[in-house]
Amino acid sequence: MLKHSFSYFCKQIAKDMEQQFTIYNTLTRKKEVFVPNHPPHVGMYVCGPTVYGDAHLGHARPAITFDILFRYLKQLGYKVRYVRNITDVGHLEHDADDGEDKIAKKARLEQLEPMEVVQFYLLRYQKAMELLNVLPPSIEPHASGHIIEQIELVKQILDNGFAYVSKGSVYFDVARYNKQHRYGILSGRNLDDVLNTTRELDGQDEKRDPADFALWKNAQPEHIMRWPSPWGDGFPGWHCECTAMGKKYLGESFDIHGGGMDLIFPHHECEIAQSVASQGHEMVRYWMHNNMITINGKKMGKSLGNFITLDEFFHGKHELLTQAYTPMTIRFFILQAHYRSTVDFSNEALQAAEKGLERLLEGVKNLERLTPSANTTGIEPKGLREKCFEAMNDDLNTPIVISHLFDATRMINTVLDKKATISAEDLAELKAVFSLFVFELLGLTAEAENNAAREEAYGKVVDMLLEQRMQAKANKDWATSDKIRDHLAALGFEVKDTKDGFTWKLNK
RNA sequence: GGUUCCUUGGAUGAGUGGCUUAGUCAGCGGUCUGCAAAACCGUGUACGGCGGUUCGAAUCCGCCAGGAACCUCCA
Repeated sequence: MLKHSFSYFCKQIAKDMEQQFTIYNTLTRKKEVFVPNHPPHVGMYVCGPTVYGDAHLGHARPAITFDILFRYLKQLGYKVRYVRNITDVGHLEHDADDGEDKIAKKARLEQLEPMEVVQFYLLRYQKAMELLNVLPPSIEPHASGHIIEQIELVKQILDNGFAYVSKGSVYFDVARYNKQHRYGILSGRNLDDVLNTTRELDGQDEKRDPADFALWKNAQPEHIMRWPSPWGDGFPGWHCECTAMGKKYLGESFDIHGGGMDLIFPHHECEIAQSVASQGHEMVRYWMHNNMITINGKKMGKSLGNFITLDEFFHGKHELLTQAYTPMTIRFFILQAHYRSTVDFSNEALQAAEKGLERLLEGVKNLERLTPSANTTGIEPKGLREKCFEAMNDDLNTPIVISHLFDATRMINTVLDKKATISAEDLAELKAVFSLFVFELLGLTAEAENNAAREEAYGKVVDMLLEQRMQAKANKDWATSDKIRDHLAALGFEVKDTKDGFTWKLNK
């Protein structure tokens, strides 16, 4: 009896634990209960895009993943400051030392001001995010707008002895840092491995050690993006912006830092090193990383050139696409997999997501058509809210949330078929849970119909009516013929008979 | 070569020691329907291979096979 009670007790504890919000921390490689630094405030920082090209499906993943986190934290009652940066300087091609700035390169190729490139692609990115119903972050800081803060960061690291100046550039002294701290704590690398596997690259002569990374880069005379600094004209290293802007807007220690898994090394590893070297301690408490979207099993990305842009998805304009997919289909597709799993793109998978979403949204519509009965029979709608929260609390398990919503959809349809009944109370709860999870937390929207497709379909209906009128005329059924024409005319359609058929237009 | 992971039914994709069936798409059978569609009901006996731990493993450990990400910019 005692034993039974004890195990029951343990199970209760375990159950209570499940009710807390847990997230997977890349730093500890474990799910941890989320406890904010300064409740009710939560600070989260997510690596945003480098705006030199159109966003592709891969970019939608972190945006949607952390949008869910943002929405959920707010739902839990936190006041969230969500910072997602815009990288518009400092992100080099090829390697961190000798490559060309991505923005500057695009500007040179297209004969534009760098800021023209930034503005153009930033607006397109924001438009795509809006279509995906990704909420705008609290702050979207530009790296180029925070040069002073980045210079300050570099100065602090220099003052603390973890960096050195070389030919107008400043490099982080990884070996020196690694004596006191651990470089590789996030990615699981140790410095010897990094040294053995770092490629021999051009421009390494400025560095004492191949593993060192640039904090500030000296600008060659032809460089157009340049700022004055204590070390001469130049521009900041890529890793600086996140450390500098994270600190500026979220403080020396903040709760969550997110981004794609491919950023763990070197980007986030370097951020940690910069934080520790500048302020003596880590800045971030929970590191969260979304997995990649793959295509034929390989990561979809710029380097492989195997990406499909979001615009191409929305319009079906890509050789690999058999049709267009709405933004909500894309969102639903991504949410049907857990954010830490890879998800493989295919038309089949997207079509399955499209149908599934349709089914779910149809369920939501049907919810409004239900009439409550005296009591609930034949279905078990109780506990849906708890189950959905439990799934969200388990490291944002959206696929499980969705499966619960599908279970509820089946109940709705069963009641609609009059094979079960639902009480007013249960119906109200069901509506509340659907509204909360489908729309507010998962951020799905009942799709605005594609206008062009709709117009075309409506036009064909008019054609069909006029074909019938032709048939009636052929039969000398003038009553039917005139009826069709008069009704169309009343709706604003001007119908003209021609020698061998008809034309019509809508007078507005 | 190093680091970190993954391998689940026709497709996709949850699940980390028993309670449990994930869910979605496709298929098949049925109910309903003038026909169809939708919906609902039923149906698949899946966990890469081999060995080990255990009363019990898809779930833990080892080995093998295959694959991925990162180690250069990538979400």
